[in-house]
Amino acid sequence: MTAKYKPNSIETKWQQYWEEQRTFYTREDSDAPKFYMLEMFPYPSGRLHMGHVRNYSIGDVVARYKLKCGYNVMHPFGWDAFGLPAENAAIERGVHPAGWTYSNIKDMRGQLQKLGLGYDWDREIATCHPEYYRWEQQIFLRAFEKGLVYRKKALVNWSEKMQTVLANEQVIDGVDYRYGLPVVQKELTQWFFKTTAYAEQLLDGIDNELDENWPKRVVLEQRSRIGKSHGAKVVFTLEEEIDGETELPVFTTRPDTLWGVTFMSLAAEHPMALKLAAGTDKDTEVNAFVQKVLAEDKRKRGSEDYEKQGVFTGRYCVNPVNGTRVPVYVANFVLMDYGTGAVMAVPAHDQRDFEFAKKYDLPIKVVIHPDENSSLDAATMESAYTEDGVQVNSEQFDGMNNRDAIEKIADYLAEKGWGGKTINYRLRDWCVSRQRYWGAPIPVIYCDKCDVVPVPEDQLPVMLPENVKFEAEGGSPLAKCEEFVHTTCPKCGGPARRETDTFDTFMESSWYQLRYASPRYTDGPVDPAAIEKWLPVDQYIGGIEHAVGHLMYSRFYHRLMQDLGYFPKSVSSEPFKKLLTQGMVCKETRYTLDENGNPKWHTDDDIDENGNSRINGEKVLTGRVEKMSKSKYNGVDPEAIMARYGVDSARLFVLFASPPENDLVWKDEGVDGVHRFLSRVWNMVQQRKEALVAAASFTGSPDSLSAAGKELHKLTHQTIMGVTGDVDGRFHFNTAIAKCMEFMNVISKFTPAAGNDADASVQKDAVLALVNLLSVFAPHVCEEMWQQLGQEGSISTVPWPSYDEDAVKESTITIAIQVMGKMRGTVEAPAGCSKDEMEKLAFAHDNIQKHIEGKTVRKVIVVPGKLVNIVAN
RNA sequence: GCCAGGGUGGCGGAAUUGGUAGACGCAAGGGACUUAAAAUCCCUCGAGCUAUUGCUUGUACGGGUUCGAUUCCCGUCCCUGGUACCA
Repeated sequence: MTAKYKPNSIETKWQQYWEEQRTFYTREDSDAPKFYMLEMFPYPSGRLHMGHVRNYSIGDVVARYKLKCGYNVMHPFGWDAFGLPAENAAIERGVHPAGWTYSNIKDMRGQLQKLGLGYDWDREIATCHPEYYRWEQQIFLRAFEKGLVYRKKALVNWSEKMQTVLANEQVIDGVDYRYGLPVVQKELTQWFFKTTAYAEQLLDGIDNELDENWPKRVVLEQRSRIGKSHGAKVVFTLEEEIDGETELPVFTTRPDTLWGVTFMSLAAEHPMALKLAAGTDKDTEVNAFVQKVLAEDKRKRGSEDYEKQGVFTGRYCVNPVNGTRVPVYVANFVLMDYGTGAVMAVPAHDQRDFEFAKKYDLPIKVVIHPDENSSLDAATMESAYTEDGVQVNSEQFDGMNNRDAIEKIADYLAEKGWGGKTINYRLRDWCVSRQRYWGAPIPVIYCDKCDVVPVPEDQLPVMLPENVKFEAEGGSPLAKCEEFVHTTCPKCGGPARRETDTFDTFMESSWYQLRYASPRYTDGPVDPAAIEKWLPVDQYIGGIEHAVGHLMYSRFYHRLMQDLGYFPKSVSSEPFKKLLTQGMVCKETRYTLDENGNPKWHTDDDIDENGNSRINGEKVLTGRVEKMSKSKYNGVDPEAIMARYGVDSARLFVLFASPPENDLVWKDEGVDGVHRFLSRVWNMVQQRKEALVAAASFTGSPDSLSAAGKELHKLTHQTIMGVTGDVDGRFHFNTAIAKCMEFMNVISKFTPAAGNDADASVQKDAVLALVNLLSVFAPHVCEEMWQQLGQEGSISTVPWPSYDEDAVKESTITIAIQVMGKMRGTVEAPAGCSKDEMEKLAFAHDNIQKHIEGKTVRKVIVVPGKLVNIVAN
């Protein structure tokens, strides 16, 4: 009788051991090559979910593997600790955000340690700590000095009821999430980073460094967010000077249609919209229209069924190329934050302009014909012609291919001083002001005399005051905190007010990967020497939901800090060298239907043994596989799984069930499966322990082995090769684990030939290799088995096994034989068998003879070591 | 609409360069052990024929290239994600 596999005590034992031995702490004195492994840090919600388990298990495999390969691994962990849930908890339960957050961190840290994840806890950071956010304030001020930060008015979602600004996700169909009352658009002066100044650099970074190493999808989304587009600026002149303005510039990608312009459309937010109408008989109408459009929320304006509307301003402008007078409209579909907020309208060649012209009965003028032989008639057109063609009605450009005309006309504009080629980006500047409490205060003071005054660096950090009240209504707690707001002006010493907005929490997550390199540095946000040593992150892992937001801001911030001189230009300009985006963890949903036919979701525990609901007695139905969520009740608590199967089984399952980038479907039976596998390995080790310990490692020639011994020897090396290939760079942990299972299946059937020491040695090497390979996936049980097998030290620091090139070679190969491309049999042949011999063996095969009988052999294709295909008819 | 990715057994998934489709696991069925059950072990497992060695068919669908296609090309359908008045 041997001891059963009982994971829990083994797991506690080795977690303690790793912590005592500081196994996964970075070695600062090491001269081994560095490897910086990072997973996206979590928001400390208080409880770990399966998505975390998956993300951090994947990262842990990579970190452990790299450590075993001899790298000096840095694998830090921290907390993205500012954010809205803490404030909600404060409002709902009266607990202070700080206390709530720190206690959540404590709980989650405990859970992570129970998962056996190898982190360097000395580097732990929490972004809500003043020693973290003080540097963020400094970076902001230095960027401000350099002109990379500025203030401007921007629209926010404003709730009258709550007297506060809401995030986009707190606004549902124009009403707030809490009371369901209307949310209006309000203009506030807010702080912005000039991310647009880095648009071209961010694109270059993708081209030069990320294209090959980041998932295609992410690269694509980043590119489209930057949205570079080549076009031309065209300056239209106003008929008369209005409020000091004489020009109305537009951006167009189609300067070839310039002669087809029949009107102009301005965004409702365009600074000239109201000014143009002032003094005309359209004044009231335009005012009303602009008011109406501005009141509509962003979501509605972006929706598909939003009706295109516009109104004439009563003014005209002049097309520089032909002096044509065109009416200026205000249109609700023109975006202020793309291009110049003004669009030259060419109804014949743009669908929106076409519909607009039809609706308001504006002229349509064709300037491109499909080709020389076909023409378009403005009077009978049913939609805009947006394809390529030949220029007409365009004076000296007539007859030219429009693609060429785009270039030529842009050059012509430049020559005449009417505009010229230009590049436009979709990327917008980053608004970092948030009207919230639980964030880093923006370090600025407003003085009646001196206007905007940055807080002097030696007065940082601007601490978040603790003594504030949290209420659902009545606005920002910071703005109501008198002792925070009232201050003196650093310039003139007079009374002044502090900025009460805090930073967007993307600010903290934009540079945490830099802070980890020197987490306790007190002379600045980062120690340049540490950055030079550790950056960039060699492997970054996280959710696809951050494909643009976080990853774009971090890339920007990295360059910004580099430009501000925080670390040298010799460091890569990209923070994350390689990126892996892991899929979601999903599970079947279970539900019953209520009297209205709406689903009511159930947890597995709500269901009795007959498949009925314990709540309402109804038959429970199985719904779609969906992302685990609280609302669908299909979540699985990691703690419960760990208690039932052990950590190693939980980890092994999430790694085995599907490749990391795919969504993973959670199945308890699947965990049973991997648990069974670990038990089989465990039992095998228990049963053969004495023989394994007694045997020596295999050193002799394979000739001394039994036939089965030879096979096992070969398979050992093949498995090492295969698993290494799967793990290294490819992250195909599912196939790596499958190979270990196959290996185990062979080992379990193997018995050393009686009296054959070489066989016993090969068995020992096989088991040691298996335990070593598996140790990156299921570390605790492997540590224990390693020790039981009489091995020195911790498997976590034992080198990853290597394989012998000669040992993996097959002595005989199976050759596939086809007739006319169809499989008709296989034959065994010695390795390195010549083409002629292969052909001979193929023809000697009974079944092959049957298939070629009475036919003429036209051709024989021989792929060495693989197959023979006989073409006969 | 546009862009991208995908579609392989009952299920999750393998097949790294065009060369034996379905590794490994789950589920299912059968058997051994047991008084019995659990656990464990062994066997079967794409579909259809067939007496067993065999044959036909099969990687969403329709074509093509090739001695040979899950893999390459063209077209169609469906799914998933991103994006959407971007001038």
